[in-house]
Amino acid sequence: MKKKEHKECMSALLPVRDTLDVIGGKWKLLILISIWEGNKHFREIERSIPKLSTKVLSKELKDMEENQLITRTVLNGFPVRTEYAPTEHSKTLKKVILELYNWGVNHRKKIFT
Amino acid sequence: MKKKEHKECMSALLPVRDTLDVIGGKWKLLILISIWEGNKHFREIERSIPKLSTKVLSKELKDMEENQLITRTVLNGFPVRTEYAPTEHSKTLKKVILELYNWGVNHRKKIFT
DNA sequence: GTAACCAGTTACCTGTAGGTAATCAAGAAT
DNA sequence: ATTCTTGATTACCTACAGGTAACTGGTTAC
Repeated sequence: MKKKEHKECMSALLPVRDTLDVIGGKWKLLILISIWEGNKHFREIERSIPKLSTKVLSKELKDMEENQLITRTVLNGFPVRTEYAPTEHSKTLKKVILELYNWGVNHRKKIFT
Repeated sequence: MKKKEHKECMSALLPVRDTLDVIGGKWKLLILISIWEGNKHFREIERSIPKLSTKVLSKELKDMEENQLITRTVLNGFPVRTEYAPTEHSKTLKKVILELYNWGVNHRKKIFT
């Protein structure tokens, strides 16, 4: 798990921040969804998300592997292929994302009275 | 509502991003909780959150007012006092935050096997 | 009169997420 | 042979969130 200087008081917020770290950022959700949708290979994922660069994808995939949202398997064969697959743990995020979605939809209604 | 260049495909994620914008960032949740706990005045909120600067607090309060999470009332009297109060809308966030918390707690269990 | 309180604003600086582009190795295709 | 693919890594750069600190303007207390 990434250490992000969580030294504040309000330690009850630490798990909230952890979750926000896992799904926050510009690309993490897009990448996760791409993999959920069945994209398995590096270039495949990259191509499925316009404007995503290899550098960022590479970094995010490492993060997501550390966070046990995906598994990375190098297939011994030529050409070397790497397979990314979503974990069961990652799927528990769907409920959270749905909550965020529902609140967002309702929020838009509020804001644009 | 803040426009943050949400030009991507995957428009179903837009409401999710909206929500993340509203509760993301280093201070937003802390400030919201402080106000939920009953802190009403600028300096009161500022003092309740160590290391929070007036500049950042000022900016975040404006954001939160725009997002209808709080109301700002200037009391006509001397010294001028400003009162910040949480809206009902803000309270609908509690469920979302609870989901984030629960997932975060479970995530920690997973990661520190 | 000066020190401290309120509610901020302004100018300047820093750290980091993310963007751009080149490069690597190794095999396949033309 | 030289270009294309796959899966990345590296160096460099930029934009913006957030940090630091000084300052404003009005009020009250010592």
